[in-house]
Amino acid sequence: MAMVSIKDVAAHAGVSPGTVSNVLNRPGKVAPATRERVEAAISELGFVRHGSASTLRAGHSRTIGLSVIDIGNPFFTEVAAGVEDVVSELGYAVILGNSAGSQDKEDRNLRVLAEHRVRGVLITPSGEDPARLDRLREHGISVVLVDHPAHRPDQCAVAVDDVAGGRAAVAHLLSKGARTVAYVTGPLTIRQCVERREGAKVAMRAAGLDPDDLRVAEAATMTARAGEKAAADLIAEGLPEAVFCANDLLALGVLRALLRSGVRVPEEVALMGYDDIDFAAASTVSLSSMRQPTYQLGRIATELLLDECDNPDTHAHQHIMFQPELVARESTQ
Amino acid sequence: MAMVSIKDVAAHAGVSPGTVSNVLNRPGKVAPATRERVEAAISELGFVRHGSASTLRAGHSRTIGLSVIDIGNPFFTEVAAGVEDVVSELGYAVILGNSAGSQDKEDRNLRVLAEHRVRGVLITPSGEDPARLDRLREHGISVVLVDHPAHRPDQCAVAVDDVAGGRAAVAHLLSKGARTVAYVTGPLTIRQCVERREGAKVAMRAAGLDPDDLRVAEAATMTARAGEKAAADLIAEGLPEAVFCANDLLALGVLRALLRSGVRVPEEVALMGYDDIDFAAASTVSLSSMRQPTYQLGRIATELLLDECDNPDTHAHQHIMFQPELVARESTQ
DNA sequence: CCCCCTTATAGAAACGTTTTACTTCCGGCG
DNA sequence: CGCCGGAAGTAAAACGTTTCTATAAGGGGG
Repeated sequence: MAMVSIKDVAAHAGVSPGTVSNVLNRPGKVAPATRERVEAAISELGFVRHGSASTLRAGHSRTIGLSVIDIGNPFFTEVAAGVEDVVSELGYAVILGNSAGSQDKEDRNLRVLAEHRVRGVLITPSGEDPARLDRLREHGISVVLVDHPAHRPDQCAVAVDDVAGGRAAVAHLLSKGARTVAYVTGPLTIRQCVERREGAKVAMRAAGLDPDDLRVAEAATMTARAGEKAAADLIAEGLPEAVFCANDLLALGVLRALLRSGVRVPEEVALMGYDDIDFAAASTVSLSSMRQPTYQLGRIATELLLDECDNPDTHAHQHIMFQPELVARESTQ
Repeated sequence: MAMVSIKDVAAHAGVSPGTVSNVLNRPGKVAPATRERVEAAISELGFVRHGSASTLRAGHSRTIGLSVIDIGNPFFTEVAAGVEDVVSELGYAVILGNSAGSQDKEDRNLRVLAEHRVRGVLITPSGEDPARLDRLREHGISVVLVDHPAHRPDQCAVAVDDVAGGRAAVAHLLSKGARTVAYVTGPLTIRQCVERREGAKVAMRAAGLDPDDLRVAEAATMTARAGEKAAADLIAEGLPEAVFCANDLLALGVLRALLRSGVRVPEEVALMGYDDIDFAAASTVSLSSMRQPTYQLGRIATELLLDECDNPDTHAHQHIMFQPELVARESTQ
């Protein structure tokens, strides 16, 4: 409970508090001899700068917010790893928010971030309401969208083309001979789910099929458990020749349920996931999937955010769109 | 950039700033009519409390730190989910730190947490140096150990018995007929790795084998990739009849490498992981593992931490030790 | 030798909230 | 009828930094 403040350091080093602050923030501005004396005092007394006082006075914090849809999904974990790597060298802190797909929870998290006056926010939004993000911007908090295209021009966003991904995935399934395809998706409030479905329909149309024949099974969450349940429904209603899942977690659940019911994959049903998480390659029947530059998503978004915060004048907003990549494995042999 | 402060709210509602603060923090203390007027002003002006100012004056923040060894490991993700669930209802923020097994990085993260004057810290320490944590305590920051036994009596800790887990795992392998066992582990600076090894040796001794015959392969990280590499080494040096891995990520890597080399699991080599992450059940050959109450670990640790912060006088420090549970699957049939 | 300019440091105000001590107002009790 | 006590609200100080302005010291040129 020492609570040693900048004043104590100043007294101990025989300088003024202002000089200590300069040592901390603009070391170049202070004479080497003085600086050393101050630094000695700092470590002798075990001084740790009070971040809140600093934030209050300086008007900005050394903290960013990261709001994701599901921290249990390795996709977002890898994004977070990218964020962490960029941020930790700078002594920034990351406040993590998990919206769990709920807009209410996301709102609560954003409010917490606003109270903390974070420097900026990286967010994969749960829904399609840009207004809530604009509120943050009104408070002077920069926002960069992750895995989501920009809502507006004066905003950075790093995304992956989900329509193209959905199209490639289903085109691949169709190329393997499937004519009936089911799409197992998470909540259709989630943009990614909607766009991958649109991509799927594009592929069907291109193959001369009726896009409306795409059977859509909407799961409540994007988890393996929900995938199992969705697969049970599919089995009950009659299996299609191919199943495209909105992410790998769903796909792993579907795979488990199918195999448990004695359905052979890919012989009877071909299966595609999305995200290409590490575990996709390791599953019972290795899973074909759409690979995304996940870690890069986190890294680049963070770099854009920090640039926007540090150089508000010269910063050029960017809309980056990656293309996903098909990874074919056993589940679509 | 509105920056509406408590003063603006006070002026707008025709009260003093102190009263607004009371509405915010002790709503019972202010007359209903006044309260309503203030609340109206708050929402009309879009006021958001400045957390740093609050922290500075009040002397404590509404933030906790969470420091884990590897955010990419689903084990820790699930712990984090438990933490998040407890904390988010209270409007607390979680600052996430990923030590990636490096003590330096952990130190940096702890420093950031200290600067932020977090209310408390949940940590799965990377190494065995209690001093760094004592430094936090000197700053009035409570620390609860997660997945680690207490360093000292006046401290909360929530752990799982790793010696028992290692013993049970290897006993299970031996019960399936294996006589030669390899232990694929992460860095032996990590306590869990050491204790699971000790448990493994106990099991060997109990089975009448020489504990020193346990072949130990130490990987640099606890990831699937490192597991693949370790398996390659094992193959080169001659395979044991059973492999016990310090966690499921390593085990999945080992499994992948073995299968790719044409080694049959479990016929030629039996394999056990640890943690029972979701993906263990879904892997090519489903993975036997040691299940831990992961989500509960996070929940309970958080509850202990908050109790310690909120009721420093009545709080009773607890050392909770769970027992892991063997889950046998195909990899040890 | 003096003056001015540069550089280094000191001093003080300000950031937005919480909290303590104090005032005011009422109703009830002695 | 006066006083006391509680309720409701106010005013002002304080939290630990940062940053602005001003001052002091030192050095070089006239």
